[in-house]
Amino acid sequence: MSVASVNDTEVGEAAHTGILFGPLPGMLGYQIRQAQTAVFRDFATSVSGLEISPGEFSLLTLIDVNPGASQTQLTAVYKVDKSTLSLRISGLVKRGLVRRSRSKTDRRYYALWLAAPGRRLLGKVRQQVDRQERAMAAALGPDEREAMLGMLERIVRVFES
Amino acid sequence: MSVASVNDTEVGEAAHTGILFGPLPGMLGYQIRQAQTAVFRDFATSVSGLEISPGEFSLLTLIDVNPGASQTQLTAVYKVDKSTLSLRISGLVKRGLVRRSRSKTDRRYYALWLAAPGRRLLGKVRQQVDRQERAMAAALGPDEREAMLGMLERIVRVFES
DNA sequence: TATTGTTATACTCTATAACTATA
DNA sequence: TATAGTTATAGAGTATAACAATA
Repeated sequence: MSVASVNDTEVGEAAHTGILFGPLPGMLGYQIRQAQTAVFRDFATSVSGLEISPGEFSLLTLIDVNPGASQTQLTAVYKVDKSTLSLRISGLVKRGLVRRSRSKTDRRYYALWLAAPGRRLLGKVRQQVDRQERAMAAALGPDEREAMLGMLERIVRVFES
Repeated sequence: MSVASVNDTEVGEAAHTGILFGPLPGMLGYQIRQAQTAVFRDFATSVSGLEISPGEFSLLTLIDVNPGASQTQLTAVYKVDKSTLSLRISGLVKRGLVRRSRSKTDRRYYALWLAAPGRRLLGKVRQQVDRQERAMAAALGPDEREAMLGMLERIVRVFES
């Protein structure tokens, strides 16, 4: 498909119900959304019972890799408002997954760490995420997988300005 | 990157704050989510003032392409609960963007159409979406863009079973 | 009985604004 | 004054369950 044809009113594939998708399947934005929804749905079923969301998995991973980091530092990477992050972290602390203590040098800061149950949970979830990643990798092959990671990063960068 | 390395604890790139991303940047699920967030954010700013969400754009497009379709038919494609779709459609009807009337042959059904203001709005939003698609296409080039659409569709299919 | 659609309700995730405490 | 974090509140988007109307 040429770039120009993005503007055409193409007829998308019909579902088995006879409903047409119109131009949506030819749009990257739409297909990215569909893929993201599929990945989240699979995540939810594969970790059902572990009581964890994709966002919480990211958060636990970031705290694991950055022990001692503060909430404000995390918002630079996990892009939500500090009030939202406060609620998320409070939830993880209440569940015994994360521990925090005020910094000795500047008592405004918290320092965050994974508690042992958090590390255990992260390990279990990581297994499921790795399984999910392998399933996608098998559908693409190593070269396409690597190419796709690069393309997704470039797309993010398109809108950073 | 090999498929096996998905399991490694790779060190992700550091943000300009010194925070590490850990294994996240090497995960398709994570990068798909990042791209989706970036696309939605750009959508929101580019159509700000038009009071429309990405989901409403999809819905208006589907109604445009399938005039006369019922709400139940739409849920086969726009995958939300019928109660959720009822609320969404009610909102579009109240805003004068969509019209509905009971089917003559089976009065349980609604038949949905775009009202004139809905068609006008969809046209404006479509211009912005096309601009967004061209921006992404420019960052990829025609071949990669087409390849990416195919890969995204395959990823959705991985989880359909 | 089954299907279409609505409503009441609740849950999750989010941001804004006002706040406390520390610096 | 400025920064780190919390809380109150509100809005968007979602699903479940009970329901009314129609078949």
